[in-house]
Amino acid sequence: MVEETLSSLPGYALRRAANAMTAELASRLAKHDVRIVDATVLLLIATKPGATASSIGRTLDIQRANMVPLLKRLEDAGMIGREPIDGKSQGLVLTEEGKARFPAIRRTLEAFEQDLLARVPAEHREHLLPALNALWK
Amino acid sequence: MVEETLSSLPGYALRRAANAMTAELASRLAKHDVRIVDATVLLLIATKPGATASSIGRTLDIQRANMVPLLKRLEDAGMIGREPIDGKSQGLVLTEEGKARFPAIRRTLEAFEQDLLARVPAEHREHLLPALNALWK
DNA sequence: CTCTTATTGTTATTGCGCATAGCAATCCAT
DNA sequence: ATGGATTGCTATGCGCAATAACAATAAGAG
Repeated sequence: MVEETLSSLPGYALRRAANAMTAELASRLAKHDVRIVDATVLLLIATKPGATASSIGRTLDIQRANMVPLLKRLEDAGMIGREPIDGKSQGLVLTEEGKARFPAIRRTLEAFEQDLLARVPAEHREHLLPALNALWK
Repeated sequence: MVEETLSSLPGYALRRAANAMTAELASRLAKHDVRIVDATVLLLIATKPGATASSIGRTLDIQRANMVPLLKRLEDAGMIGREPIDGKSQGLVLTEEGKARFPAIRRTLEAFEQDLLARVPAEHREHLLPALNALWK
């Protein structure tokens, strides 16, 4: 009865669903010793080698200041490197180790997305992505 | 192109949508000097007066330890009170001030939920809630 | 070409939400 | 009556995000 009150609220359901799925993905990525945000940044760098920290931050809505420890972590892990573009900017690239380790991470991401969709009843499945994108894009 | 990669991922879209909507609701509730979790707890107490901190925590998946500062904040704000049930449990109730202030908070919650749904294109709207609930319930 | 403005990367600090470990008091069921 | 479960609580730490400030550099307007 109380639960019905809550789960009829789309905002509440949205937060709960996001929390549950975030925890699930974080748990799967932990086996590769990366966080969700790490995997997302690696995906962007793999897609667009030479991208700058600022551009990645803009894409993911991460403040420049918060990119610093994030990239340092990936650099310390030996997965990314920096190539000076000019005296101010630096392009981010996957190192050999990063290239070696990323495919498994990408597969984990893709498997997660598939499993997420599989949890949604078929009649609602194709509506999920456009509905969610309408809420933030 | 990079953006397309990301927004075709339901898990990513779920996180972004939840973040955006959470920020929006938090901003609206700030006018009443309450946080989202505060408003949710107030809603539960209003729906079921005399509920215990533990039972509310179970419903919302909030650890007992984290209920303590939360309830203290609501108590310090004069919105809730505690009535001993036995030597161990205490029932939570809205104070007069809580009862006076809660209707406006409830209206803010309801308006938010309506506006959220309004952002979703009509053809996807009715699918959102069942799809989200399938992801965590 | 110069001068102002914008951008980049960074340090430092803060707040929120959530998790864990542990503890004393109390309740409950066998 | 006793052992296990529950309740409320303290203390502490982590992850993510926000803000303010700064030096160095790039880029655009005149």
